[in-house]
Amino acid sequence: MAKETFYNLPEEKRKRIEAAAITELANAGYDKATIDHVAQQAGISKGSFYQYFKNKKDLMFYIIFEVLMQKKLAYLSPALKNNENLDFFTHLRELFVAGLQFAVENPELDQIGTWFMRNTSHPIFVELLSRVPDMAANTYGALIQKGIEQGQLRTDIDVSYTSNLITTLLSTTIEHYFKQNPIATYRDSKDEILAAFNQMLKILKDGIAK
Amino acid sequence: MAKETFYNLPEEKRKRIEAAAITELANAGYDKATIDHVAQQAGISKGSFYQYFKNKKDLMFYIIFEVLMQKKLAYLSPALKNNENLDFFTHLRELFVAGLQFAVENPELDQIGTWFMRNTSHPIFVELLSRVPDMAANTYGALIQKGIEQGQLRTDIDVSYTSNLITTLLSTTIEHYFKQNPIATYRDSKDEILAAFNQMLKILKDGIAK
DNA sequence: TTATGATGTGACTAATGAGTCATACCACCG
DNA sequence: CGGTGGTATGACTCATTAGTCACATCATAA
Repeated sequence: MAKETFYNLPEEKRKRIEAAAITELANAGYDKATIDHVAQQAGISKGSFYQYFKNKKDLMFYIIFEVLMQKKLAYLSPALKNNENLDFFTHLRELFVAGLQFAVENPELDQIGTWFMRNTSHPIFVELLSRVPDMAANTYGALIQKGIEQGQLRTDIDVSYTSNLITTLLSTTIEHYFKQNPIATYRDSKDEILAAFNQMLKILKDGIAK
Repeated sequence: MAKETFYNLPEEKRKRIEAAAITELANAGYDKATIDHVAQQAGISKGSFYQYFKNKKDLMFYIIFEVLMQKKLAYLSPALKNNENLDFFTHLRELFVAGLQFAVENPELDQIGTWFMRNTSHPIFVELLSRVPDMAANTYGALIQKGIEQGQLRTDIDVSYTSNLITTLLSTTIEHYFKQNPIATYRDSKDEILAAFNQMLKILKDGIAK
């Protein structure tokens, strides 16, 4: 997970390498990302790269654990606190808004995350799971369980399936939004994004039947 | 789209090559699939392969157009006919059951299709779209439109988004089912599959709220 | 100034994979 | 039998990429 030498680097250079790696991983995905590109984009030599990271996987884990997850957690943690007394859908909305905001303000990191959730059988994801057991497709498991117990959700839904479904729903919505608004920024179109997202929640809550 | 020579081959050999290509493409995905593997698996030389197909892309398009789509259409066409007088959800259920049956009886082809729908920005998908314009994420567009007009669906849903959502929903459900039943066959567990699938339709129709 | 250790470098190796080509094989016809 | 056209072959070329290593450079401290 990144060698000593990497942490000794001046801030500016470290950020440059980080940015290059994130761009490359987001655009190409893990398998097609190349160290040559990262090094070139960061303006360092290939040899230097291997001074900072053990190998490609090492870089990936660094980006996942020390950049993506840290940052995402910063967005989500307010919504994760004080949840006891919230209605299920209100709570979910807060998590979604936080996740959406993260995605909009960090589109490349979000893309890397999406790649991961879509490649759950990839060796590197399997290894990641072994390091962080409670990651899987169970992000919303506890929340759903609580919703059922508190009588806000139907009792006949499958928790694991529904959690999976919500995860997919969120990334589908985000992706769909960006496909229609390729160059949009959150600032420009906060209302539109929230509208797209309200529609999703409404469908999840009450379905599409009249 | 496959050279003359390929069609001149004896049935048995052609099927062997087809099967090898399907297995390779399903397991590795387009980018990681190799011609070496296909040739080896089919028991022909690499040179022969290039006697039959112009290149890797040529093979992919052959499998998509002349195998996958033909076969899938055969499953779906009954559900596509006589749809005028059907209720939206009944019609959708028929399409789903047909799609599910296709997936269960042709898991490798289904995997190739899933790979495609998940890589809609891949150059090869873009090229495919330019050849078959009305493919996109609009599979269910017309159906939804009709559902709205006939008063069976809410009028405030976005057609393109909902179509996209249904597509995702279907493949999420199928994948979720198979992750929990790795070695299941349709024959063994028809009821379980239909249950999983009914749950999905119920959620889509009425949501998860109590 | 010079020695030392840390850091930077890019040519190099080894592996892989797409696509080519000279040659071999084979069936059929005159 | 010999010629002709189609088909089969795998060694080869060329490009790409992960990872290495011998050497260059630089900052600091004696």
